[in-house]
Amino acid sequence: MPRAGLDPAAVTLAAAGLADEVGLANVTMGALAERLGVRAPSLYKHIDSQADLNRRIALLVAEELGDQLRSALQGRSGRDALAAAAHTMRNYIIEHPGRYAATVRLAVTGPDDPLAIAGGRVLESLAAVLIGYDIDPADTVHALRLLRSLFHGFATIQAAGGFEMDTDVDESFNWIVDFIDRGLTTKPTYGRLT
Amino acid sequence: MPRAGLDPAAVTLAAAGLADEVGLANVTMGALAERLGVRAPSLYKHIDSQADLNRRIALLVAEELGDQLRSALQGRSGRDALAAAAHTMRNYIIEHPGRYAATVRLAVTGPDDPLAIAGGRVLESLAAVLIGYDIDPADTVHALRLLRSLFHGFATIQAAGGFEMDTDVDESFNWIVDFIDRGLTTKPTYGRLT
DNA sequence: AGCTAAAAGCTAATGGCGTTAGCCAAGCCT
DNA sequence: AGGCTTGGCTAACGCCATTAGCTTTTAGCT
Repeated sequence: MPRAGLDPAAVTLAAAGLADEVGLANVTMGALAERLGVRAPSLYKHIDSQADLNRRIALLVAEELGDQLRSALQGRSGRDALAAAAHTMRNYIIEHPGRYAATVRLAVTGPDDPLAIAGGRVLESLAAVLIGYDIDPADTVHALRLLRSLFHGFATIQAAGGFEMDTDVDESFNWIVDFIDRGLTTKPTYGRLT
Repeated sequence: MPRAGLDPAAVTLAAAGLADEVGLANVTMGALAERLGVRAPSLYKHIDSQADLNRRIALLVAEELGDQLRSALQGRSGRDALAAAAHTMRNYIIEHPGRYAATVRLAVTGPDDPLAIAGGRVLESLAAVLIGYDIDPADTVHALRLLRSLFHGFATIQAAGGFEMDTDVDESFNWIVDFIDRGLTTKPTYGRLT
């Protein structure tokens, strides 16, 4: 029995890949072990539990998404940056639906949780998009939540096949990006109406 | 052994309630059976499988949400209708996070699938909101997808505790509703840019 | 009212999965 | 070389979904 040279990162990466292929729910310890040329119990030498594995996948996603967003936003601002961020997030989720699913329903344990930190970096990138649209600082949080909710919702619905196919989803996505851009641009003309 | 007087609807309702309390993932056949005063295998006299149960819960959600939306939208239009729809969906998801989770990752089998029909009625209600904002019919699908993605994304993130608590979530939600209302109102001034 | 047959419950059993315990080999550190 | 840590293995347990096959209730028919 030669050694397989595994470590937590390798196991996490393999699990993420498997999740993208067969869906997160089908990432069983047995299937993952088989893919790594190992028996299931051996995995516990590298991860604590399946919940721990999910957590690590989510962390991986936050890091990957954060990196891609930072790259895509280099030198862009305003509408350009918005479109780049939107497409980056959407492409990532479409290419990696399985691992992305690991980020849903996940509670951070505390402020020094690596997951909270990596997640914060993703949010920073989205916040950078907003800098290009001069927005009242008091409203930045709201706009950020708008972007996050919208991207997350759109991508998860599409990943689940929730849109009817009659009308092109890409077209809708571009329309939505336009819509948001227009709203953020013409925004300053208001003041707490509710 | 007296009979428990169960039927598929009662089982589905109990499962939905249990899901809201302990999370959909913890709705085990054993736990559900116990709540109904019955042994686990007896449930199979009413439902085909756990997948079938999930499907039935999702159908229940579509019906409940559809009903609530139709009620809330009675006699409202424009911004009023938008706000009513938004709050109705959000309140429902926050009150029933467990059963709502059953609607995610779910493929409809065909156009006569009851789930497709009930889901269609929910979308009709959202479409009714848009009537108040005269929108180019060609853009209705896009606006519909915007609303759906946004509400779904916001509610699921909040249900998962994904927002930091520093700033009030209700305030953000109202800000977002305002934002969308403004965008839909001032919309007609454009023409296919992408 | 009595009979029958479907429906609804039960126990027992199977197979899969996550996880733990305990054992053995591999390979680094001196 | 020799020992200790590390990473692998097998065996075993418990939980869960599901199936098989039995028994009892109950509704419907005559």
